[in-house]
Amino acid sequence: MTDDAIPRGLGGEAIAAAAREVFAERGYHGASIRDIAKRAGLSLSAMYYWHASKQDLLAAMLTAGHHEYLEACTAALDAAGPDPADRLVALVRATVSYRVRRRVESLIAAQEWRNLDPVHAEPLVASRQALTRLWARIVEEGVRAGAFDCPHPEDARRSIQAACNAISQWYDPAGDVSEPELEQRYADIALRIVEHRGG
Amino acid sequence: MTDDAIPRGLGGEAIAAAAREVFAERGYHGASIRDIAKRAGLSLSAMYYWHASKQDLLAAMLTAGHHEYLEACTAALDAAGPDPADRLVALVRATVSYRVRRRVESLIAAQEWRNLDPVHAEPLVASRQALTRLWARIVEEGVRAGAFDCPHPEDARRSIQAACNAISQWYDPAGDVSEPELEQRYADIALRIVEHRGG
Amino acid sequence: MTDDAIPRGLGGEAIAAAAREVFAERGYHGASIRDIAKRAGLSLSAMYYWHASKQDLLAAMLTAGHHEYLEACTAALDAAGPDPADRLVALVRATVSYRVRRRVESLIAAQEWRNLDPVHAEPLVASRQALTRLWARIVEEGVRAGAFDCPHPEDARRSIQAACNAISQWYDPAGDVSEPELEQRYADIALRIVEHRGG
Amino acid sequence: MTDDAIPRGLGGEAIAAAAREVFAERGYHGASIRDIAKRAGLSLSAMYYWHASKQDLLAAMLTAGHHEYLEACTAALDAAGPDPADRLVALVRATVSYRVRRRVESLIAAQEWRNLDPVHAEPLVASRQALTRLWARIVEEGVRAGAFDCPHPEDARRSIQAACNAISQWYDPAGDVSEPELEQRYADIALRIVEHRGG
DNA sequence: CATGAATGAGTATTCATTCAT
DNA sequence: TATGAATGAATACTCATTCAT
Repeated sequence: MTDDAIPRGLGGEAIAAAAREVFAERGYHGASIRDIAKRAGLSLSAMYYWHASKQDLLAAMLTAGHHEYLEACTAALDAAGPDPADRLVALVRATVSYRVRRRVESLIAAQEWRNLDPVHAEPLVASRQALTRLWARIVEEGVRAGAFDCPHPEDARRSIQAACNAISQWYDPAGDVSEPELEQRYADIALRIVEHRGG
Repeated sequence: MTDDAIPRGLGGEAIAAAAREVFAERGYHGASIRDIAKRAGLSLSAMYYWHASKQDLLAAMLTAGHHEYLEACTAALDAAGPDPADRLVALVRATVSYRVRRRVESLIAAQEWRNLDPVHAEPLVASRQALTRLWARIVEEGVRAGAFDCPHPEDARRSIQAACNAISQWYDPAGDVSEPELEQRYADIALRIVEHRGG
Repeated sequence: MTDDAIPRGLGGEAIAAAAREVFAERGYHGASIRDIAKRAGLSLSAMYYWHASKQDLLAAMLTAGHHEYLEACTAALDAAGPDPADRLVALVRATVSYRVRRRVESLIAAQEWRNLDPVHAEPLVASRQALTRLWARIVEEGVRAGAFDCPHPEDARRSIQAACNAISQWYDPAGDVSEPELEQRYADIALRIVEHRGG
Repeated sequence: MTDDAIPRGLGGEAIAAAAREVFAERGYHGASIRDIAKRAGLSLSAMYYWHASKQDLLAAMLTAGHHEYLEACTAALDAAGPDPADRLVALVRATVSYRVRRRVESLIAAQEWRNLDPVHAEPLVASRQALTRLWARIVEEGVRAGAFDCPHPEDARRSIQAACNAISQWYDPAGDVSEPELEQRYADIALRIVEHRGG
């Protein structure tokens, strides 16, 4: 009945959309399942057909979002060559793109992560750590290869990720910066942070 | 021979400390006033002697924290000379220092800000925006003076702040990076982000 | 072989009956929703399925009672002819009858009216005032027609209504005065108050 | 420390006045001792110097009011001669006068009587019943003496009292009916209710 | 006479969840 | 698939009252 991913079907989609909105507006604890059901145009009990619990609903959202981001990252890396700078830029672009495209999900993921109970969180935590190690390895390789002049790779990596992640907090889709332009800007910032010696 | 009862008249501080802990652990909505009172070693109603509401408690915390940070920033700027790079570094150091010294308050401020109702939030929002403009002006002046080679000052500023603010999420006081060393590292990162042409 | 559990779906009526009793015994503020739920044999939260709030519960009671009384009055007037004395007697009889039949509701209406918040009270106030004007018009017409010798019609009207309304305060259903007899007595009193010149 | 009557002295008077207002506005249960203290301009604890409990405060008010009314009634009867009509009129005038002069206290007495716990209520109940018997005896004597043509003396008495008591519900001190005029009107109404055969 | 600080029981209300249909 | 009805535990908050000073 409940699955890791958000279930497809009319009710399921409506619930997913409503949950996204309400979690974003009020946070996990501030959101009530009644509000979500009302927003979705369904009865309270219908919710429980699609999701076993409020936790399950949150977990489904975070899992779906995480997997989408993960795929975007691996696709970007597959398309990039072996050059560390290219690979770092690929990750930055994928991240910026996701933070812009999935602004709301990104904010929820950033804020409500800690409200996942261990059972639901565990599979995500592992995957997330793997992703972090991937970022770290790319920076380290760039340093080792002499492409980056970076005394503290771990802080550089953290700074780059923080800058990219923050985008969903302030980005205004109606603003005048296009998404590709934004990718370019943050790619440049990332390369400056690692002090890339461009060829 | 310490006494675990709260001495009469000191309830206010016990509550503030307890609230800090519990808000940090569970978030504003996840924290119950009962929990906070219990942690403070006081009765539920003692809470309401010191604070008119849960909102008021949160507002008091955020306000106190904000003012402390604000003062640290202005003190740092007063001590710095007129050079834009010096001023930017002063702000970065003050921020890193505060994020490390007041890790918990910083996390709460970052996460629970939105749970402040407008009445309590308004005075803080104004002060916060002023601070942001201060950061922005420093970066812009550096660019105008030719000290920073920075095509997108606004994104640079946002990246620097995001990197500094993220510190409270991962910093481990028991780790092996000293606070002054961390200040130095993030000052360097900031100067790289704005592409400072050092002397 | 009666079952003391409330059958599913009939909770609304059980609550209404319990509320009537408890409001009557302790007054609106003195009555706790817990008491009402317990008396109804339902859980506290079942109350909130049927009524949005304690206010709503009170408003529902007062509204239902008011409408029943209103209908009794209009029916009585429709049955009465055009003669002012007949019409006054019709209103008195309808009122006495209602005060006896719905003793408890009458007491609650008299005492708890002011505890209705404006939102709930407004629709009732209008209807109530219309009813008062109806009483007033009948007395005035009797005076104008020379049927009543009544120097201060407004005070007469108030006295009659006060006398009738007070019945629910002292009437004992187990006493030895029948309801029709009581109607007759108060009709006579009313006619004396307006100094009716019988034909 | 607490006495039957409202204590004299600055604090005591302020509390009595504040209690009168707040009880009138919100009813006994709806009024909080905090509100009363605030309105009186005193601290919460000062209240407890003057009155042992909220009950005591209510009891003091009701007792004081009752005694004042009682004295007005006996004074009026003493001044009246032996004629039943004169005596009835004396009681009506005393009652109307009191209901107008002490409008607020009258309303509180009418509504909050039942919130007195038995311990505080008992002495008042006895005195109150004596007063009711006094009214009843006067009407009965009038009937026996042939001065009143009154088939149901008990209902007549109840109607007269109800009419008089209701005055405090609608009387507007700023209105255009003077108090003596009102006394006259209700004396007339009372005499009509008992069908007095005037000389 | 009066206060500031504290309490424990109680308030209305909301919550996630379940059950019978 | 979906619902209307119900629940029990929890929530923020208020209450009358007390105590040390």
